[in-house]
Amino acid sequence: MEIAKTYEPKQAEEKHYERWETSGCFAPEINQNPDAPAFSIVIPPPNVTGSLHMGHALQHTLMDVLTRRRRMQGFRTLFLPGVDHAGISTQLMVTRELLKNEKKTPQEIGREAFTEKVWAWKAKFGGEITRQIRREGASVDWSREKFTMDEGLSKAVREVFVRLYEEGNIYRGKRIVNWCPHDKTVLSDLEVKEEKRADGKLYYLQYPIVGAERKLTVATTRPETMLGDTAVAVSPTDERYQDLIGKMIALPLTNREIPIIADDYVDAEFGTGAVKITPAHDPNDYEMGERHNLEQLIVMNDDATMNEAAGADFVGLDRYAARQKVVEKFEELGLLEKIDDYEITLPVCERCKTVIEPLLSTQWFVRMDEMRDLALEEMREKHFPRFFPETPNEKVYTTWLENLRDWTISRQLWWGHQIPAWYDANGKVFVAKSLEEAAQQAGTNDLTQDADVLDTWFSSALWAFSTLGWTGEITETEDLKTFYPTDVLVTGRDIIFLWVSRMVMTGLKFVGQRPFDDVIITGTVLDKNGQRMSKMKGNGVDPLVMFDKFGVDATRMTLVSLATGMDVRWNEAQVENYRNFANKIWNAARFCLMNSDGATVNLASLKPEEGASIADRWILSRLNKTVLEVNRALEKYFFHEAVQLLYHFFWDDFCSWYIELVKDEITGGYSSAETEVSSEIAEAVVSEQQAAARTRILTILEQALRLLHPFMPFLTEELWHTLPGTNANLHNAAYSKAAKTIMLADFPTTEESLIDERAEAEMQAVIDLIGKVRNIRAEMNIKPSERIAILVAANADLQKVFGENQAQILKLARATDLKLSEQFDAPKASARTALAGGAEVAIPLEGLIDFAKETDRLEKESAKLTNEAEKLNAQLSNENFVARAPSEKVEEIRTRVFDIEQRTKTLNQTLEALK
RNA sequence: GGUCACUUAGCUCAGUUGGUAGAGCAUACGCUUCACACGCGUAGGGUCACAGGUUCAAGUCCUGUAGUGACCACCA
Repeated sequence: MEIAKTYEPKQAEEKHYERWETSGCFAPEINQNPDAPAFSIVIPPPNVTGSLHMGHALQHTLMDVLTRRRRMQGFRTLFLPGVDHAGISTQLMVTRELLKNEKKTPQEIGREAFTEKVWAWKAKFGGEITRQIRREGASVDWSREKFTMDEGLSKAVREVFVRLYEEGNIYRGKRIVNWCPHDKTVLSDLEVKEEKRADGKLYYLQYPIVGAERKLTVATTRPETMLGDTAVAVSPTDERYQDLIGKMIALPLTNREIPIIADDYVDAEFGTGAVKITPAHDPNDYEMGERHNLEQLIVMNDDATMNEAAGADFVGLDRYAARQKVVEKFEELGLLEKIDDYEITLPVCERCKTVIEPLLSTQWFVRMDEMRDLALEEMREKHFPRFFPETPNEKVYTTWLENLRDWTISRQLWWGHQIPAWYDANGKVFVAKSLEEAAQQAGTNDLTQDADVLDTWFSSALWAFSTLGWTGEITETEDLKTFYPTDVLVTGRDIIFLWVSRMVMTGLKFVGQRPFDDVIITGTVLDKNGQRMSKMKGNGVDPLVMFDKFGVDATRMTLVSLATGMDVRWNEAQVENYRNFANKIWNAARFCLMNSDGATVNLASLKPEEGASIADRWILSRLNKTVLEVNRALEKYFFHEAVQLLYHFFWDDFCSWYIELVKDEITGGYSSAETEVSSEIAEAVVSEQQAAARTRILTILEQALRLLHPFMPFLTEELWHTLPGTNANLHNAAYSKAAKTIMLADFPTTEESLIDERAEAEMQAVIDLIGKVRNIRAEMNIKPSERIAILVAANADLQKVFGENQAQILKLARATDLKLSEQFDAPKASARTALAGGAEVAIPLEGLIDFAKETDRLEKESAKLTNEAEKLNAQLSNENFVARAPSEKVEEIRTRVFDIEQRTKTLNQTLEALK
């Protein structure tokens, strides 16, 4: 059988995903074992407006690696996909479209028509992200795909809302909130980001005191808010102002008089020590207003223009225009003391970057105390969730919970879960799961539903159980029973607060069980300059471009190799490297297939027969050790380590050494003169021994493909199907009835008895010998075509090892003759070097050797050894070391010193002989 | 202001009970060696940011300094 010379990923990617999906391989129902343990992961639902970025690709790949491995191990596996309705993003996007296409605003077409447009938009474009997830190879169960606004999930939302309300944990109240004047909605603290502005100003305004000549100067960064001032505060201990406390101020530009109050909040050291108080437009002022019973005067509209309360001169002005006008007027009045430059950090809307206006407003809130305590207790007592990496994430999570404040959940949007609260004609509120129930409570049908919708994260908070069928009415489903709690959550640092903590809290409260066991927090993929990738900067690397350029599998391997939890810079050279690795695998398979006549994958060949060669025992030992370590690494979520192990095993152990060692045996060992012999003739003479060797290498390759499959699903599937003897019998027992696919093959387990340290040491000696000879060849500029003789002096054990591998040594060192003996008498014109175990190798180079060069080479090597020996001897001559270090450590050092001394002695003798 | 992380070969990064510093890329030299030039062979390259400390032994533990970055809080 012959396959192409280079792996072309595209074709395999298209062909296999569709087959996997349509044949039900992703659904847990494929598992026929009623006693199978369950494994489940819910995908963090990407925004319906989103398109795939590197962060997704990284997280999805990690989840898929875990899922595919568990599936192969026979777990009943569910990797559940879904999409988030993403309230603000989606509404903004559709609003923009509407304006562009129909020149209309949402208000003009009305709520109902608008939400219909959004659903239409979703139907048309919302599938983009799910198509991209398919492209990644993610083995998610599409038959269970969920959307946060599905009926079931919406029911869960209403149920949770009503229950929290009935318990008094949801309330409606007037608070200072973060208001985005552009999106015209309230935002939670987590949706507000900060922006440093160097060009800020601090304005010093003089306020005249009633009945006195004296003026009190206040400093502010937002002069326009003075129109809403209802007091000025000073520190109660500030001696400068003692006599003013209780006096009134004639507030300029208004005809109001406001009191001077004393409050501990005020820092006498900052600014002038006097603070203007605007309870309706500043959170701290609001608190102070509450303490002192101050009037709350709202002077702005929801678009940050000034309202009537600001006065006739200002009404209708934008906040910044109003600011300028206030400053001008103060200047006219001679009340502007000064303006200082001041670096300021402003709160901005996470989405539109508009400066947030703190605003007194009536909103819905969740009181988090009870759920917060549930989560903290779970951490204290059961150390859950377990974060990977634990530092700093566990502490970040715990500290945040400890300082948790009420959650603003209402949003002034149309796209989302409308708040299940209705008002009668008198404005009395009825919270219920439906209009009917509200009407029953109210005793009238004349009800109006609250216009607001819930924060997108409210429904996301229920994701771990709402997606498994929990609606509040239905609290037990097969899926919940089987798959809840889920096993592991994989997500980014930025949503520990927004999502992880909230899922924990709602899971504990409403299901009475944690939503997942482990939380893997991935690092951020940065651009090559260490900058965050972002749409605005345009420095993002599109995973789909990588898929096209290097293949999905190569991209996945790159991502997994980066998954240490640290932030990492994207480096395309790495993807290229794994593309090359994919091609290496392809070609190793190609070699095995070209020589597969008379052979078939056969698991029995994974146990060495009586008298098996060192190379065979060695590769089986390496395979079993690799399986052991890969499994260990994945249990600890050390993804990068698993990749390293597999890369090393496949490229170095399997390709560089094993294939080369057994090549002649596999191919029949025809010499170059016989190259023209047609393959048919070669086939005809496959001996039993050769067939066994071919079967063995084929089977080892097959095991390697299984190990690699969770990481490189497409390549491994493509190759697996070409191997003779692969069939559904290789599946895990749970999938014996399913159609042949590597994704259901049993994931390799370790046969510990096959880890053969002796074979590994013996093979290492052979590898070292070949390496030393190759080194001499290169250093002495011996042409590859030049054949040489090798003399080896070694003890009987080593002689036996070298003897058994004579043919391989000759071939790989390009030699014609290998002479083994206890001692040798090499000609003077030889290049020599010492091997481990007191052995020595010599290569007679009559007429080829450059004595000066050889002396130079040996001296360099001798110096290296001397240096090493000195370090070790220094340790041994330290009494404390010998006395206190573990004896096996001391012994180890002694052995090493002995070996080095032997080699040095040999080298020096050689050097002497050269003189 | 608080908390935390990072600083290892030219580059990107590994290095988890403290015990001979690793990989890939890049570089140099040599190879049409019958799976693969997306390849093969060989080589060079690191006082593990700096300063102290603990220890027989420190890239690894502790303290401090410098630089970089993240998050939280505040910012009249």
